[in-house]
This record gives sequence, C-alpha cells and structure tokens, in this order.
Amino acid sequence: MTTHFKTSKALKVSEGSLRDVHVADSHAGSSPSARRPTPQVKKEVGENATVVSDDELVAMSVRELNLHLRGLTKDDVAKLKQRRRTLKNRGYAASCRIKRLTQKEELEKQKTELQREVDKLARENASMKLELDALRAKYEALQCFARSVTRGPLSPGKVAATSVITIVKSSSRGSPSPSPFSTLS
Amino acid sequence: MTTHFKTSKALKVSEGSLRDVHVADSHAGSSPSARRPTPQVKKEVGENATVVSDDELVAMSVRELNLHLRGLTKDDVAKLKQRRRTLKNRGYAASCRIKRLTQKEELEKQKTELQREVDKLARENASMKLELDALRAKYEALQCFARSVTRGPLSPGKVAATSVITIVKSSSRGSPSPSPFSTLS
DNA sequence: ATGATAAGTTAGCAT
DNA sequence: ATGCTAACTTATCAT
Repeated sequence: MTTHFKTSKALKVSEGSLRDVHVADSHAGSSPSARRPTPQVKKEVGENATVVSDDELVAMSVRELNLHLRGLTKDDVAKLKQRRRTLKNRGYAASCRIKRLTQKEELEKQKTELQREVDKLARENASMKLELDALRAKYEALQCFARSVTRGPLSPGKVAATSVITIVKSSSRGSPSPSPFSTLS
Repeated sequence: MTTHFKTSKALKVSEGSLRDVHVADSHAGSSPSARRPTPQVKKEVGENATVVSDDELVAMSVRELNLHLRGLTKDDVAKLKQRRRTLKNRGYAASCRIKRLTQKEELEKQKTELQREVDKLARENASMKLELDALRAKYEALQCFARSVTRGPLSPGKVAATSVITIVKSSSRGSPSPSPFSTLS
C-alpha cells in the first residue's frame, strides 16, 4: 500500500491553490489595467482570490466558513459546501476503515489471549492429573499398607468385626525405606 | 439498509434494453426502405441493435463478448469493455465485503469457541483442585493414622527402632464410620 | 450539520 | 484479462 491520498478529484470550486497567496498581487480579473493603490487586498466582489486548501476547509468551523462564503455565487456557495462535505466524508470513511481494522486486530488479540489461557489451563490440568494419579497411587499403597497393618497378615478374612493386633518391625534409623511414608510432598 | 443496487450509472454504451428484442423488425438504419425476405435478423453493420444487460454482459465469456463487439466503433468497443470491467469490479467489491464479514464472524466464532474451552478447562481445573485437596487431606489423615499405628500411641519418641503393638476396635457392620477407610473413590 | 456505514467506483497490485 | 483490496465517492440513516 502506498497511502497516496487522492488530491481532490473534480472537487474544485476555484482551486488555484498553487498561486501566490501571501503576495496576492496577481490581477487576472475583469479589471482592465488599473493597479489600485491599496495593497491590502482582501476580497473583490467579482473575483474572490481567497482559496482554501482541503485541510483548511475541512478544519473550518461553520462560522469561519461563512466568512469565506461572503461574495460568492449562490452556486459557488453550494459547490464549496459540497466540497467541504465530501472532504469530511473522506475523513469519516478513513476513520471507519481504521475502526474496522482496529476491531479486527482486537478480536485477533483476544483470540490469541484466549488461546494462551487455554494452553495454560491445559498444562495445569495435565500436571494436576498427573499429581492426582500419583497421589491416588500413593494413597492406595498407603491404604493397602494400612489395611495390612490393621487387619493383619493373620486371618485375612476370618474374624470380621473384631479387634486386630498388628506388629510392625521398624527398620534402622535414616534408612532409604521405599515405603509410602518416604515420599511426602 | 435497502440493498438498492444502483442501475448502472453513466455506464451505457447504448442502453436501449427496453426495446423489442425477439421481434427485431424495427428498421431505423441507413437502408432505404427494403424489407429483406430473411427474417433471421442477426446484426446489421451500420446499426447494432443487440444490447446486452448488465447481467448478460458480466456473465459473458471473452469469446461471446467479441461476437457482440462486431461492427462497433473502436470507441464504443472500449466503452463496452470498460462497462464490463466496472460491472466485474462491482461484483469483486461485493465479494470482498462478504469475505470481510465472513472472516469477522469466523473470528468471533473461534473466540466464542475458545472461551467455551477456557470455561470447561477452568471448571475441570477447579474440580480437580478440590479433588486433589480432598485426597491430600485423606492421605494425610491416613498417613497420620498409619504413623500412629506404626509408631504407636505409647512411648511416642522413646523407643525408636522397636516393634509396636496396635489395637483397633472395629465398629459394627455397615456403620457410617468417618474413618479414611470409608471414603474410597 | 455531523458522523457512520453499505454499496459502488477507481487505482493499483498480483496472478 | 481477472481478481482482490485500499481509498474514495455517494446515498442513507441516525443524532
């Protein structure tokens, strides 16, 4: 993209914007050949040299605009107003496009964010699942052990609702015992 | 929105599409006053009455188009081709807008989908967290119990590497015993 | 009057 | 030549 910004196609009321503006001494009107002694040229009723650029025109307030409308044909007034309207519309269209792009990027950003969140949660989930499985295994081992301890290796189903006596021989101190007791989180 | 579809503004090469087409007996050409015996009017060199509608023109193949271009001014050929191009462009613009909307909806759908996934994972996560905590508690309780069983409630630090005797009084059958043994998954 | 937006037109790039 | 798309213009609607 080149962002070339069309230079107002067929929108000229009297677009001579490349003429001298600060000097404003060119006399290309209907006056025969008389140079006025007053260099303070503001505006003639028959020839208005005050031409506004697009940027000026579009940034103008209504009151400012009315000043520039003094001494213009009813037709030219309409044309100038139309030019202003079109310029404004050009701006609106641009903001509309930008807004559209912004919203699209916003959507994509949110999507990325959500995807990141999904990944994070999935990872947490997986690790928790592992942890849960590990803990379940440990629990069952311990439970198994506890049962064996409580119920005892003797009479493994005979006397049900009774008291049990269990004898456990502890190993030496600081031993690398692989029992469920050694792997606590 | 009214979906009004402009009726080809200033695009007419010779748009008299409301004239008789199937009859085609109007003799408004340069021929003096001779009615030919052949009613199979196809085309006259000096006056081409075959006018195509927008829909026809845009759907035409290049070869078909060339047939309609026979006996036309070089200028009119260019104009007709330009009209075709513009009509095509109108269609392209429409597809472009549709595509844009479609993609936007696609994005929003994916976003919704991801959000749903996030919610699902978050729920799973929360419930797993609860489960994990509960299991941890059960595990610790069981561990505590197992320790008490192994180490014994008697002489809780005196005799370290010795045997312990534990007595457990089981409750009645089917009792709501709140011991770690009752709540297995 | 101002702002927004859908549809159409134009310019320019890519195939 | 065909298709696409950014920028622009126009028509409409809403405020």
